[in-house]
Amino acid sequence: MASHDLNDTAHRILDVAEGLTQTQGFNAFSYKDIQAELGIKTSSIHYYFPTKSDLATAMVDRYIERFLEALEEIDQKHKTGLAKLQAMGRIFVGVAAAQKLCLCGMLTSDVLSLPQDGLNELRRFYKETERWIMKAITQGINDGELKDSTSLEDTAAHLLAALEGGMLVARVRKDSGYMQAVLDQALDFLGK
Amino acid sequence: MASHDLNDTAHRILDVAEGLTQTQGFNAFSYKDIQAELGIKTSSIHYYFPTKSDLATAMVDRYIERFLEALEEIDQKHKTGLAKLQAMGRIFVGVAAAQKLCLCGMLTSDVLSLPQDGLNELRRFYKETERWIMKAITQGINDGELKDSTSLEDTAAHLLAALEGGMLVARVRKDSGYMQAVLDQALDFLGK
DNA sequence: GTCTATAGGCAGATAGAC
DNA sequence: GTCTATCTGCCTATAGAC
Repeated sequence: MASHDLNDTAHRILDVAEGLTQTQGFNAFSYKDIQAELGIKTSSIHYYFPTKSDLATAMVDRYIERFLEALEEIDQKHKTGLAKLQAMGRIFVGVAAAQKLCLCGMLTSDVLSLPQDGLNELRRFYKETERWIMKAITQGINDGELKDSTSLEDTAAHLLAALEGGMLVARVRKDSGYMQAVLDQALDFLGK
Repeated sequence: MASHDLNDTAHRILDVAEGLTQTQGFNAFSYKDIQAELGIKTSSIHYYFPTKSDLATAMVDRYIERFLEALEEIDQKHKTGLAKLQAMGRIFVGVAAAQKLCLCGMLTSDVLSLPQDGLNELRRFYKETERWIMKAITQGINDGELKDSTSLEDTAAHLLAALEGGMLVARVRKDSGYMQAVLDQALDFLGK
């Protein structure tokens, strides 16, 4: 079920669920929390998402869809590889500033309580994002902005790991500049 | 309460709780799970750790204590800064290989359901570990192995973020070489 | 589609016997 | 210290009226 099949109420439910997952974790909130925030009864939520697994799947689907769209927009808006990476980094800095975690990063903690499909979705998120990063780095190298990489794949894996980990640590540090510093450092390593 | 005040049973409880937290998350297991694995009734567990918050605190305390001890041992066993960083990295590669997360990384997801003390403990873990990394990098620079850093603090923050994030992504990737690749890449950036 | 009411189970936690 | 028994409350989920 793609996210454009969902109606307004379903989207609002996912909005709240997404926020709660990113701040508290998927196992840490209940349908009652959504009820409280949205003013719609838990039984009505079950009407849209019969089980919490269904909710998880729909939530991740929509998140990944939107994230990959955002990356496409970056591709169109920014010219150079470095500018693209910086724009992507800004997304993560924003998430950290909101005291949140990447939805997929958070779900990775809860992964064992998710349906099998959920694991595949998360894997897809990391794969696709790394692929996009590899493309951007390649372009940066061709642009002459970034230095040649011995292993493009490892370099991309490393950048993503640093961003995911940065958001994690930032939550505890509560230091508003921390995530930006991690990003700058990671991109600095890629420069000439 | 330092961990040397705990008796055998308490330690065995913490062993199980630690494993469950690192694989499933703190909110995802119950006293009943410990009972199942240890053959001791939940009420007896409450005897040692009256509330789950108490359990969390004791668990993190012991984990940090042991981790910092391991870093001290590394300091004694290894001579150069780079060798020390590699030895520390091996700890994290081992955790990832066991399909686990760093205990503190995992708890950082659940941080809002922890007692306030827990947050301070996690902050201490990151601070101390970064401090140790900074020392090792400084030594590596003096040894002539590592290149000079514009900001020692940011470089250390970045390395720790990459390691924490690497373990996160590795859980989903289930690629045994992934974590090692992230580590190698991160250390490569520090080299000359 | 949204509601009220409720089932059935498991969570954290406590009392008190041994 | 470890046990049995039990409390209270919250969770996911369903039935059925409107």
